[in-house]
Amino acid sequence: MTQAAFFVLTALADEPRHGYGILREVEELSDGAVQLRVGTLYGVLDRLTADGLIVLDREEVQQGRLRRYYRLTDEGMRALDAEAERMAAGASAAKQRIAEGRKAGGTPPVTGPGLAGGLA
Amino acid sequence: MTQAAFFVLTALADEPRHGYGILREVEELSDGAVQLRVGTLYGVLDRLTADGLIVLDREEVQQGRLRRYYRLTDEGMRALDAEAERMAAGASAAKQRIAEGRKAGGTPPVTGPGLAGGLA
DNA sequence: ACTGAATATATCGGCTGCCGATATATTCTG
DNA sequence: CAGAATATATCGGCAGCCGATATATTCAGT
Repeated sequence: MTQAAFFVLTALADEPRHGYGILREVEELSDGAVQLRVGTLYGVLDRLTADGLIVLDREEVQQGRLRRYYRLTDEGMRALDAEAERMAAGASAAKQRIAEGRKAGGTPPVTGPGLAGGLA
Repeated sequence: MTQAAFFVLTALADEPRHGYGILREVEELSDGAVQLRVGTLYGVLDRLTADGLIVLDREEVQQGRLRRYYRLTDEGMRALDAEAERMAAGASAAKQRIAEGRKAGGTPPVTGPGLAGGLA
C-alpha cells in the first residue's frame, strides 16, 4: 500500500468524505506534514475502488457543486488496520535500532555530540 | 521517503552492513513482511548516498567475495528518526479513526456483521 | 567432478504511481 | 468583474519498484 492510499483510507476511517474533503482532511490529520495532491487523489480513489477497499457512498449536490462521497468497505477497514499495524511495527523497530546503534561501542555510526538531544 | 529507503536506513541503524546483508536484515527485522528486492536495493543505496543519508563505510574481501559496507550519517540518523516519528503518528491516527468510526452512531462506515454481506 | 543453492555484486527495461499543469464550473469575497 | 475557494477530472513527465539477467565464488549434496 502506498502512503497516499494509506492516508486516504485514514481520512475515510471515521466517516464518508468527498474528494476535496479528503484532501483537506489528510492535511489536517497529519498536522500539515502530508500534502495529498489533487493529481494524486483521483488515481488513488480509482485504485482503491478497484481493489474493493472503498466504495462510492452517495452523490450530493451542495450549493450547485457536486460532492461524491466515498466510504471504507469492510475489507478497506481491515486493510487500513493491518497497514497501521505494520507501520507502527516498522516505526518501533527503527526507534529501537537507533537506540541500539547509540549504545553500541565498537564503530558508532556517526553519532555526534549534537545528536543525542534530537533523537529522544 | 519511500518504504524501501526507510527499511534500508533501519537496517543500517544499529551497525554498518553490506548490500546483501541489508536484504536479509530487512526481511528479518520486519518478520518477513517486507521483502526488499535486489533490483530495488542498489537504486535506493545510490539515492541515499546522493542525499547524504548514508556513506560507504568500508570494503572487505571475505572469502573471495567483495563486501561493500554502508553506514548511516548523522543526517541519515536524524532523517530515520523523523520518519519513524511520522510513521508512528500516522499509524496512531489511523487506529484512532478506526475506533472513532466504530463508535460513531449515524452512518457507521461499514462496521459490523450486518453490513458485511451487503456492502460490495 | 558436477550441480544447484547461497552469497555478493550490478544493470536494464517495464510498469506503477505521484504530481504539476491544465480544464471546467459554481459560489463567495473584494 | 476579478480572484480565491470549492469541487470535479485528465494528461504527461518523472521517479522509483521489481523481475530478469549477468558475473563470480563458496559450499553442500549426489
